[in-house]
Amino acid sequence: MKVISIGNSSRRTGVATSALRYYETLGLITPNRNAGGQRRYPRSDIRRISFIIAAQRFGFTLPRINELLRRLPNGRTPSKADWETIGDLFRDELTAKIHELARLSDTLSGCIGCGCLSLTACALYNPKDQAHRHGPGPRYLMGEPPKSH
Amino acid sequence: MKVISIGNSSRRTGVATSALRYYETLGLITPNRNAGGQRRYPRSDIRRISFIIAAQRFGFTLPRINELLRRLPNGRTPSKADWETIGDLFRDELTAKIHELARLSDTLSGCIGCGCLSLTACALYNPKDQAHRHGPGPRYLMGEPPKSH
DNA sequence: GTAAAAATTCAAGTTAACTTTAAGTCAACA
DNA sequence: TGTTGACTTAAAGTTAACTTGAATTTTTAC
Repeated sequence: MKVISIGNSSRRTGVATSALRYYETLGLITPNRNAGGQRRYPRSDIRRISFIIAAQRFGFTLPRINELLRRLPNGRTPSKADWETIGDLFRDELTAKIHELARLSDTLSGCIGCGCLSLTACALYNPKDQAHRHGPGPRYLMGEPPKSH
Repeated sequence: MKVISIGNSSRRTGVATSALRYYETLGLITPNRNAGGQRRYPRSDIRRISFIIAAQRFGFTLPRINELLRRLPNGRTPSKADWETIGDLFRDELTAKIHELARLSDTLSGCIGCGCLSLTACALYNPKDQAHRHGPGPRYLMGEPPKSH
């Protein structure tokens, strides 16, 4: 059993068949067809689909996920190293997101070191180090300067 | 300047006035009104809004964010400890999401320790420890057992 | 005091990411 | 060989999260 029908692909990934067809219209997956015109998914497509739902749960859009997946080789079944490259990109982007939000939070709340959202984001990124380190960088770019509270 | 107009709130947070009104219909924020019926946002609402956009960027829905925000005190301006409680919930849920996805990935790809998505998710959660530790737990719950690749 | 800028509500329109429906075709098995 | 279930396309419908537009009122600046 080397290729998989759309129904079985749906059952394995938990993604509805209608969603799999929709992903295909966006170019996220491009399954083969059998003699009767039915979709046949190679094993590597199952992994693509699980990557799609993973990235989606962290707020990545389908067009952005598509860009990430374009890094995978055409034709050839992706190797471990191929997936690691994508994984690195994914992780880097998520990390950047966390840092951007920590900075945004500092900026918007007009407050550094008060333990609110900034601390949350930094603790998420580096859960081992919850000590109150306050490095250099912009303190507030908009809004009012922090007051005591 | 203790309370802030909708236009200034929008400029400070980067969230459109139409979005702020929409959040209000969902109960995410409940600004006061002045004598003429215009919205006046207290300082603590600016922080609520920045929390909303932060959580959204990680794929949280507005109803879910609303549930988190309901933990903040009514009437009283939220304290540092209040925000820390919410921050902990936020971080815990994100961590749970990462773990669930790592498990889902292991399950769906029918593969553990191959360095693909599972490693990505775990590395994100604990970037300092990228060593290949493979703890106990379910190996595959659906799909086919892993093959050598 | 007046004009412009900013606010108000309500309803309808938009976009992403799908799902549903309709009308059929293909595949598996008794 | 029939019939049931899984599949096909194409088009229209749905939901979340907003945005836009219209008509009106309030606030700000001179």
